[in-house]
Amino acid sequence: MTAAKPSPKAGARAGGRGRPSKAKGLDLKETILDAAEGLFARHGFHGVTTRQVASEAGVDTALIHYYFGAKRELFDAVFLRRAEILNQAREASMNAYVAAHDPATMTVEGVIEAFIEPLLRISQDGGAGWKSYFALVAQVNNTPAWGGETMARFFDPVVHQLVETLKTLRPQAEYRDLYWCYQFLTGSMMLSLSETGRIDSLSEGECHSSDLEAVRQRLFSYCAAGFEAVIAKGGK
Amino acid sequence: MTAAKPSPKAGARAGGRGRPSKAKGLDLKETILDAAEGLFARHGFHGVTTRQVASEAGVDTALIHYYFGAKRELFDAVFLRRAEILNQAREASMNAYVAAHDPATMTVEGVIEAFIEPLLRISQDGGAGWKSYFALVAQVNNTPAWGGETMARFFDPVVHQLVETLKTLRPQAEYRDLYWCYQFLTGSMMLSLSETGRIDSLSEGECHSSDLEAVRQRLFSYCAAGFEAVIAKGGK
DNA sequence: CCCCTTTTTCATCACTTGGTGAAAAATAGC
DNA sequence: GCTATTTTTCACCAAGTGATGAAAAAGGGG
Repeated sequence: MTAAKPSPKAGARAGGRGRPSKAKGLDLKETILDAAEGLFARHGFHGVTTRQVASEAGVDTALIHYYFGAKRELFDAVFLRRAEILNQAREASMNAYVAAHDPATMTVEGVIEAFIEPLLRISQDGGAGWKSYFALVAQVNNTPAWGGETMARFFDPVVHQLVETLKTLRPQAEYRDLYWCYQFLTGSMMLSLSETGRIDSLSEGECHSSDLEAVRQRLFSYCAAGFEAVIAKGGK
Repeated sequence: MTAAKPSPKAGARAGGRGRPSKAKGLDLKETILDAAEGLFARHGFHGVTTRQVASEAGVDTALIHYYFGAKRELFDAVFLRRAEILNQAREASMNAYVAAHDPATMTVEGVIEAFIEPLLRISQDGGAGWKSYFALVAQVNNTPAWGGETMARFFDPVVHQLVETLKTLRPQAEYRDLYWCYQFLTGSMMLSLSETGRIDSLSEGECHSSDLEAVRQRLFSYCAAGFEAVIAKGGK
């Protein structure tokens, strides 16, 4: 059991006497996270070695442990880095939708769009790092061993916000139905965001998994119609 | 490069002079596949060692290589074993639906049910092995590195059958829309079949991911309504 | 320039990995 | 029992694994 973490003190960054200055180290820290993110997204946690990460980042293996400790802690750091940004964007989007509409003009599709749209936008405008990140989340989402726990830890609050908003919009809906529909939604959404290329070969070039605009044009109405159908059918 | 595979001749099973008899070896082969299936499903390809598989199956490590060759070949054998059964069941189900209805009484929901229902039934009645298998497929489905290629190799034909059937049922629908809707459907379906337990904690006990009856009661109408909405919206 | 701290590199450890070749055991026809 | 074949075990390898401790380099403050 390692008593004291060998990583550097949180406050101090670089240079002498504990004063932050050039923050050169931080650049490397981000470089390592970027490299790890891309590799973990492609090959999963166990499919990547710390040496691969170090090589990709152009640093020594030991530096990874210096900054992040064990390999699993590196993975958590990768996962955490963008999770907070993501949650804030989604929360803001849903709050904005609720604020911009009075209850009468709110629609299920509008709420769902407010829930999903931030992810599509970030994936389209955020660069390769975000693409990798979404692929990583999709993989974790389907990992029985520790996926459920990890997803819950990072993403439960915003999901509850979605469910509660839908519940106020459709008071007669059962929570059971809303949770199941959310599961269907998240399965579709994460598979689309992970851009596996499967639809490209399946459709023989008719569709491209990188075409998130096509996803946007279909996923919102698809999910909304699904929700309404399940709610309408009710308990039975 | 290993010129000749060290695995046993396909025809010969056990005992002397190349005559099959007790087929004791086959039992072990299945035992190894079962062990590998469960472990791969939980931890992924790279998260499992051949020694773990051997230990779980109660055999020597070398025996795995004797029967299956390299680790990756073992994985493919695991994947292939049930894929064929699955495809036959789904094909039969869809053919039966088409045969039992004239075009006027066929519905999108009926076709989708014929496509999904066999998986739900097999998962419910097939035992732990099938549960593991579905979790494994879900994981592969979200694996960018070789997931798309693997899924295409094993499952493309039956998907094309679904798309073509829907196309005859809704001739005005664009193939683009059908393929995207299929992607949404498969994301929902695979996540539900993998039973990650996430919905259990998310819903605070209201739903259980093992409750495939609940999935059955909602997924068909959810997807059918989604399809109809996307088709109705058409190209724009 | 000296001192103190942080960052980076180097060499290495203890252990695990997938995989193999040869010996041993089992199996069955004669 | 003998022989030919298949199945199973055993000992082992070369390469790679995550991780570490100590030395070296870099970076200010005085």
